[in-house]
Amino acid sequence: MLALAEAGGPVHAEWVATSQDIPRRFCDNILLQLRRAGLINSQRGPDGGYWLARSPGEISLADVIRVTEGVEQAAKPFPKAAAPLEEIWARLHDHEHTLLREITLADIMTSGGPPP
Amino acid sequence: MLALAEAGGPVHAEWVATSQDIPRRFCDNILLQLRRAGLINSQRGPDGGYWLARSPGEISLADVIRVTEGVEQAAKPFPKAAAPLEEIWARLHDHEHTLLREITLADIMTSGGPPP
DNA sequence: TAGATTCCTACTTGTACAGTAGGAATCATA
DNA sequence: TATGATTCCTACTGTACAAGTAGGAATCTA
Repeated sequence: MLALAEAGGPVHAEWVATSQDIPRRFCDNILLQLRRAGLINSQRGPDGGYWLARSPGEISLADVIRVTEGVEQAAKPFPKAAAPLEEIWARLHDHEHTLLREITLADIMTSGGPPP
Repeated sequence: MLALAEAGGPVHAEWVATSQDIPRRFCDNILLQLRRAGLINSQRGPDGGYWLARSPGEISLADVIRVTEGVEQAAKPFPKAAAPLEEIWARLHDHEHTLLREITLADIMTSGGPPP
């Protein structure tokens, strides 16, 4: 989602939507969530737009993903009798999270210049 | 699910259901899936029941999980523009799968004796 | 003031998963 | 061979969550 918000400077939701090939209205909602999470900043009115709150190298994939997941799904209680699985599950998610925290937006930025 | 099927010998679906605290009918369906996947064997009629097709040490968690996931979800095409993410996602699932393949049922068996 | 843009809230829809249900097939035993 | 216990098959329901839609208010530049 953010993948193209690192276009350098401020861009309109309209541009993000078309560049990502998703509906305009839908894009609005996502950008709104990201702003509430503090990952991006915004400015209203003409000449408004969105831009990253921190530099691409300081935003990890974990940061972005956490926005979607409602507080890590509140760690739902295991279905009993599966106690030994709980530890394994924890290990998996631990490693996953560690990896996602190491990778920043800068790592996956390739190209795609922004418009005026 | 199988976690208690390693009760040693053949057991009834009824016993599995109560021991796992899930509805009887629901348990039936799961056991049926597992049998179709070749993970367990079964025998009808009185004195029938279910038992593991291989020894607990030869059944990995990956085997069990694969039964649920419909052919790895058919590798749905990525939403475009997210190409760089594809590699990362692959790495994650690779590691996850590797870990799950190393862990067998024998590793997480603890206790819980079967009935006559 | 006017137009452009973000912002908020709520609604609709599609889909996958958990669970339900009815009965047929099969087998041991008597 | 009849009986009852058990697995087996197919289909349905219900529910939670993500994807997407929608209307209009708030805010800013010019």
